[in-house]
Amino acid sequence: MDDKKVRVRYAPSPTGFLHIGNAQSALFNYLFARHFNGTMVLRIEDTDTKRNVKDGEASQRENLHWLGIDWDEGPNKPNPKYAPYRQSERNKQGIYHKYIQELLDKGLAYKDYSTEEELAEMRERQRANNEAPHYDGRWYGKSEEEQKAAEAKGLKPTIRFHFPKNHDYEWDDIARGHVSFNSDNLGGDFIIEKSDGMPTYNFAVVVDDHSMDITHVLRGADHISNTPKQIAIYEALGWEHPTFCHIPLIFNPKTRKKLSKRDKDTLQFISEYKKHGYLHEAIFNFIAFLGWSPVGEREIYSKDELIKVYDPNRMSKAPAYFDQKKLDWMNAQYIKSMSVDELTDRTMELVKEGETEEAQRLQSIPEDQLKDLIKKTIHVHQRDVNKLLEVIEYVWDYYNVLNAHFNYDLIKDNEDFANSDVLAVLTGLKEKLENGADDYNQAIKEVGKATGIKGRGLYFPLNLAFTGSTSAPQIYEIMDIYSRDTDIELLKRMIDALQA
RNA sequence: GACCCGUUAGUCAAGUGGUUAAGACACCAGCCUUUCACGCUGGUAUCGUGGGUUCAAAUCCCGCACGGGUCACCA
Repeated sequence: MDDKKVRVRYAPSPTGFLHIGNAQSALFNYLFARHFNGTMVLRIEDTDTKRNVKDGEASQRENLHWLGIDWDEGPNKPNPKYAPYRQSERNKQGIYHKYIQELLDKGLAYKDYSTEEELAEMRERQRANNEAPHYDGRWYGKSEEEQKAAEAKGLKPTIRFHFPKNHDYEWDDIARGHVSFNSDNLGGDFIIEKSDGMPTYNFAVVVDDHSMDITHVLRGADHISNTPKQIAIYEALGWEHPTFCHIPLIFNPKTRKKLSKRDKDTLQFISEYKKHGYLHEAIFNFIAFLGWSPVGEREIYSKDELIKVYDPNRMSKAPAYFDQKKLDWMNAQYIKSMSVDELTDRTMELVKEGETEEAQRLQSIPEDQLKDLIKKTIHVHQRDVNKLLEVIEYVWDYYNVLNAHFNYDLIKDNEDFANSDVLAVLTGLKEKLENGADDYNQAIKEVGKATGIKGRGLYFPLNLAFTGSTSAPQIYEIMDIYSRDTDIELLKRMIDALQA
């Protein structure tokens, strides 16, 4: 790509947990780094002290790890040349302040003593006049006396970057092509240091990306309009900016807007997918196809294959709508291709973690029995289940089958089935079981032959007897999940109910 | 309101001037199966719209419409 060694970064702010959008951004940076044999950096952008959440960073790391995304440098893997990796720590070291001072000295930045109320009022007035909200530069070029006077009132200044007039900021975006903004349309001089002494995002990223030798910045398209501001800083400091790549946003198909943490109808967080029993391989694969696609028709790719075929020039521009059904399909594909033993282990793990009610209630089952039950259940349901949580639900149903209440009226009131036929099937099978038949499949077939009942007439009653539902997978395999006594008991119950 | 950006089927999408406009999800139909599911086969688009340019346009240009992103002492 470049003669320089590729260095990319994923830089979350720990104000929330890893959601789909974060994951997408992390994933493309990861693919980029691995494809070009570069370095992946994890940087924590925690300059918003008010909004940081306690476990935000830990959650980000944990879920990234689960997804199969790792990094070469970060808070836990510091490279002395670039550490530290948290902006709060970098700020303490004066990294940002040094450059703020430089801009101040060059007259490219200035102090602003406006209060938040004044600024809010200004914006409100502009809105009322149908103007674009912007900072009007009221503190630009003020004298030292005026600053001192404000200081005497106890006001703490912010520091703003001063835009040159009518200056174009442009760049060639890997995903978007050539993009250009004029300095007059950027909302006026913007804050680079808050009154609490913390740098703002648009300033800190520039300093960090530069001082960490980041060569390529891959981030969400919502950052496009931040980019000219950042380029302005690069120029002011005499630095070269990295290559940008703005990844298409992920949209909620319901709201037709950027996926928001507040959208309740879509699972937002990677941790939710994990606890519902989505496989990390499937999530990785799926997210990689949100905003990008390889040449050809294939859609199922392992992580290593994706690293190999990843081509940043194939990033799309249009936003991607999040399609839950397609994810479910993809997850099902992965489930079908995985061994029963592997799936059993993963399901056991889900139960142990107990992140859902369904998983928790299985914890009361002795481990050996549980494992056996899970294995048998997967054997039956591997072909029709989308996620492991469904397996967990089935396991519970099968475990509790004798306590469950089945609605036999489903067949009693159904005109398609003669009561006498149903009874013939049930009693026929019951007798076979009592006489020691072990091949359940064979036994069912024999009952069919003996009674002359076939198809739905044969299986519908059995499905109902053993699962309480009229459609079920291979019924002889489900019979095998239960003990023979349970099987007989279930048949007997239904017979009694129909005769009553 | 201003500035940027996007627009191929319900969804993800391939496609870079000449294709029968790939493929996948979902949906529908059929086949397989003594049920269900899996699987298999088939079906569904005048490429937002109006104008250009060209022998030829989904592909290039312009207008319009629609959609989105951003305009914070959030990142």
